[in-house]
Amino acid sequence: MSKKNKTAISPTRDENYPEWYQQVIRAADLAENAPVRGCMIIKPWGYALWENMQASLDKDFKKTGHKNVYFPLFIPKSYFEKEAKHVDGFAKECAVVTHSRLEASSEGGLAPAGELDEPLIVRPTSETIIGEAFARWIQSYRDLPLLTNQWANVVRWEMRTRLFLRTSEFLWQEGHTAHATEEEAMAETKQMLDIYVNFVENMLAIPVIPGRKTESERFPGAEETLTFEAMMQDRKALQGGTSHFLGQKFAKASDITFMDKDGQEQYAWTTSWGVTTRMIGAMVMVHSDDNGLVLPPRIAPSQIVILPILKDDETKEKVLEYCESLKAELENKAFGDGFLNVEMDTRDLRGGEKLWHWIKHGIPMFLEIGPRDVDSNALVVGRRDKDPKERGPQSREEFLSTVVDQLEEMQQGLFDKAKAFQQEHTVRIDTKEEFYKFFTPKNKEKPEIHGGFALAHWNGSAEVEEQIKKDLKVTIRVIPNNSEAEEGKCVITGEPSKQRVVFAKAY
RNA sequence: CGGGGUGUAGCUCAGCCUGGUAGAGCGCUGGCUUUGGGAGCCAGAUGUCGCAGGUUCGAAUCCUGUCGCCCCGACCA
Repeated sequence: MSKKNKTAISPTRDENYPEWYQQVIRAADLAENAPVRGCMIIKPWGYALWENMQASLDKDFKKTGHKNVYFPLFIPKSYFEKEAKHVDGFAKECAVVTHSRLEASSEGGLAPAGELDEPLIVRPTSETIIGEAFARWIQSYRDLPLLTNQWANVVRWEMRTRLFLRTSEFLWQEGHTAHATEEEAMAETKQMLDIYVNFVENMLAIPVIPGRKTESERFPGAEETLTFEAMMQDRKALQGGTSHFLGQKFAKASDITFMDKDGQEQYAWTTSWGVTTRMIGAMVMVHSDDNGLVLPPRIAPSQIVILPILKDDETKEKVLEYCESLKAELENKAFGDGFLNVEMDTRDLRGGEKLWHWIKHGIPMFLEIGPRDVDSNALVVGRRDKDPKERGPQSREEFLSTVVDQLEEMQQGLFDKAKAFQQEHTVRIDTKEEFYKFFTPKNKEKPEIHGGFALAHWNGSAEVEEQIKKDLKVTIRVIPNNSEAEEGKCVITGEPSKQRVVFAKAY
């Protein structure tokens, strides 16, 4: 029974990162593939994470004056055709509804019937249909700014899908706002990015690099796309969310106009911004280890699980009683915006099996309590951010007085660890040779984990972006906000550049 | 849509080449023994072998067609 080197998840991250990711999700019961191609079934433990994300972000949105709305799933094709670049960007991945009923077919079974006059597009995003409403709602500068958000599902018919990271249907929020001036709309775009970055760093403990996208990576139809990028444990980049300054493009497409103070009719300035269930995938890939999911305490559905050790009928009752009272005390402790959530697992399973179940589910803290602990008024505490072997006894009193601090320390620890990893694999590169070497695996047949973020100078041309994408599958992930002005030479062409940008392979 | 692969128990797969009517491991159910690091033994349940034709006395196995899925490319939160 040598479990010393055995990991709960196989393969390990080093052996096969993509497969490891799938196995972590499966072992943690977050989600599974649905019978419908490219779609997922989100299971209770996974959906609870999404609910916690929703609750946190929704509060931030409301605090900054946004109101929730709901628009239809279906968008008339004619609406969608209004903005040319938008069409270019999304047309290839739209699901289209063309019929309104089913009839018995001659081959048996059912066949679509009742063809619609105008096909309906299942929304890949809602700019166009919300624009139509904004045009009616907005008449005067007094109607501005108009600040809305909706929680919804969208469909983008993807070729290749992976649970949470890319699915044909996914859940998200999309904010849509309209403003009287360019400055105000730009300020909104930036504010929402700040809210996202703050959320992701503080709640999900994922360090990110905020900035803006290059023209080729922008949202179809946007004038500016702000974004934040995070580094996964395979050193690839994952775009977390985006905030778009749409200029007056969509206002012109949907005819969103208003009368300004001087009685002049003007086009409004609009923004849109969103984050998706992809955040769950990011969290899995940033924090989890070879024993399964690791959840930051603030976003975990429950922070603590109590595992009573029920040896015999004699002691069973007193152990359970002790655990119940401990649970009640813990649930009275303030944590985050509410109170601690505590699970109690009294299933009739062997202790080891039960413990590993919760380790794989990523619960931040687990308490093993048996008759010995009850007698000494103590408990055995284990933390998910440490080796399972390291767990040890604490007195009940000591534990209760430090538990919240311990969880906060864990939250911060996960962030610090991820930040250190990101910094360790972020390098400044100044020659083309070094750049190509950085992004080329040693073993081409079975690429090892390699590369990372390269901070390099860029001449600003789309040709260079295309070349490195073709040669190395590397893209410019973000032009960082905090990157200091620095004279340099484009790492590919040698042409002058004023700032370093982040190059990486991406999800 | 191009190239490759695959479909057998809830899951992972063997069996196919060389036809004889279905297997393993895991999981599940029950019993006994265990229990502070993923238990052991025993007993059980579970399948129109993706679908439709064909060859044959007989097809999971051979042939034809068809559908689904997976991997690699182009596209993407």
